[in-house]
Amino acid sequence: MTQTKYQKIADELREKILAGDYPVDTTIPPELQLQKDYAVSRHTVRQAIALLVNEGYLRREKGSGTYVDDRYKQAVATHVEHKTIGVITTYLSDYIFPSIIRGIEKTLSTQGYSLLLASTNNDYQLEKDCLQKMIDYGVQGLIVEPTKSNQYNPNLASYVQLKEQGIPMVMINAAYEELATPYIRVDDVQSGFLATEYLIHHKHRHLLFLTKIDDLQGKYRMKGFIEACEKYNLQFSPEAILTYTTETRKTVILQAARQLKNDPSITGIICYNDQIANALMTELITEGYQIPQNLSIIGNDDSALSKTGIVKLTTLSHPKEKMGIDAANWIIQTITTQKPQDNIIYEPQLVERDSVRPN
Amino acid sequence: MTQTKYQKIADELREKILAGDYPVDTTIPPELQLQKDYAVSRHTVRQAIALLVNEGYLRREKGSGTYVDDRYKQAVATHVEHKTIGVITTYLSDYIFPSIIRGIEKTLSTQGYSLLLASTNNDYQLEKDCLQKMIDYGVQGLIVEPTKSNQYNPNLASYVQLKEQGIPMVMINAAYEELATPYIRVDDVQSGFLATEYLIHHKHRHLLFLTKIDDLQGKYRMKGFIEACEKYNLQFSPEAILTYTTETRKTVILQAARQLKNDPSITGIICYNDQIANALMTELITEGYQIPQNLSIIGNDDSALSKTGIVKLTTLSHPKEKMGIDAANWIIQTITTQKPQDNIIYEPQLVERDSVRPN
DNA sequence: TTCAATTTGTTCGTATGTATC
DNA sequence: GGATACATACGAACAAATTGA
Repeated sequence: MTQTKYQKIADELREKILAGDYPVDTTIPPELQLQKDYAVSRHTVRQAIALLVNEGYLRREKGSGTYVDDRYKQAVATHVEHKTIGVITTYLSDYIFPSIIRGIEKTLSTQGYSLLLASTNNDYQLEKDCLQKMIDYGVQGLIVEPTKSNQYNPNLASYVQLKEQGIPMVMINAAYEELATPYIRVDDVQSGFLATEYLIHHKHRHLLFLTKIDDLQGKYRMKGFIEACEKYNLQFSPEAILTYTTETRKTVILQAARQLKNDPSITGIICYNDQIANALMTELITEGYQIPQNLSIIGNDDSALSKTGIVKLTTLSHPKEKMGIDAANWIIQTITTQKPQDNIIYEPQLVERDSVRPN
Repeated sequence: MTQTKYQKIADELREKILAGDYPVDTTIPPELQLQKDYAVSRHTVRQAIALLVNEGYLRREKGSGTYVDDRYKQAVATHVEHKTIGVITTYLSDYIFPSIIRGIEKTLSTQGYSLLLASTNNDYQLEKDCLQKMIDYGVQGLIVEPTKSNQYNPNLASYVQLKEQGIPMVMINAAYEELATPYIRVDDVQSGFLATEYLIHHKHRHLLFLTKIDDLQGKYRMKGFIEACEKYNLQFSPEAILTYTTETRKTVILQAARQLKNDPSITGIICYNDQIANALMTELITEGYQIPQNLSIIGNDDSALSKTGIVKLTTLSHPKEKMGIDAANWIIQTITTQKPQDNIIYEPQLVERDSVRPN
């Protein structure tokens, strides 16, 4: 109601343009004419036109006239909010990641979102680059699998920047303990516990625990191992826990084989995941061990790898695709409601196959 | 040199803002002051300010003053060309696709490009949506695995639009014959030929060929099958070729089993790919067939599936990750040189495993 | 709370310059 | 060249919002 004259004139002209009264690339009446039509000063007419020029409806040509333009369409087009979610994982094509990504993609695309994908190869520098790219891009949300979650992460600044810009983020599989970020993950303490308990129930008293220590999953699974040992009054020596990192995952296999030779009383091995379990099993079989007859192995994540080896691995479940679906829905919900959803923790289940000697 | 007064004033003010003389969120001198400073009319001052407001350097507040703003930075930021490549595949997490995508992602990210990912689930409508999203997004290039490449594609209009907008595109695995688009693919005629020839060399005279017919790979592989039969003077009945589509891939297994019962002379089966070969093999083994003792099967694509079954599949090689790397480099090269690169055709090789009876 | 000074916003009027057709 | 149309520039008045005494 408190409309000014020039706004009113601009509105009327805009209406006429949109209605098609003034087609694109034709002139509108000259300033003098409009001045008379609306009974205002020339300056007012010019202000109205300036507004429409700015909005992209008109284009002035000195000496010629004021033409109808359609730049406003472009302006609208580029202003369309690209509904894009960034996804950063450590790896892409290996192991359980394709399933997770599939779940994310499926869910996002049915809700009209796009997926911007990057992987860090478990390398800090790459993680930083990925994050920066995502921020620059203007993604509406981020799903991140943290790189080396158990080590001090030099990219915390980038994560803080995300938070400050109000870009929702959820972490999957693990979460940096230094940051209070929402997460969606498996209860890894429980999975370590269940694996250990299962072996104990299968009469194993001397165990070897092989875990990755640069991410939190490995640390939590180890915690579960220790809890189970305590509950069942199992004593274990420091040598019973072998740790490795992304960089040393190849040598740890030989280390484990040596440890088995040194201590023949060991009859059960709990592995960080199916990948290392599979690699270890292959090595041990070539060295003459019989699995599960004289050695039991248990993996984790119920990946395709647990079914490909010579002996099918007993392992623990991982939601995989469901985790992807949940993560995508979490982000979409958080974007639409503007408040972070609850964390999700999955309880792992034992998947019995052939790598543990039956009772 | 033909600078107007208001432009000159605007330039000076902009300089001072950029130099830090007027920090962000502080006021610049009021109009009256500037009027005196520059010895011009208020109107001229206002024009200069209007210009800078438009550019995002200033922000006016009625009754308060004109403040320095930094919206111009955003304008620059959103104008940064996001180097993004769109990737559309039929499937994401299955089969050989994770490896292809990994190759693409790895290559793109080292060259500073981002990857926008979508999958069509081999569905036209989804393909259309994906394409439109990519176009709207303003990707710099596209890598597409065509959906149902052997059928008339209702989305050709979208592909033509891409071409008109000068967005480089390369197709992988197959290419729509109606469109003269560049492609990177395996020589599928040759792979069909090699598979057939291999069985013939292994004394198989009665063959069954099981192929997917909604994409071109299936058609080409069938062509290779026919060529091999002709070369070695093998007669085959129309029943020797069983075709299926994405929708009928489950029933075709039973169809093939029936066909084997009807014609016990068949001793060799050539499958479209490892996926169908694996499914068929599992079914036939449960029905009592012995592979390779009384039945030989050959797959295609050298996927992980060829190594997971009870019997390891003899198959044909597929570049997978290398295809992804090549596709990414193709697109980057085409973007930088502004002219489409050459097509790439890979020659498949036989990968001998255990599913064909040795001579 | 009120009020006056300050500052930007709107609108009028007028004159001259310059590009296009 | 002349008519037309937009561009620049000056001057003046009042309105509306903000700020601080």
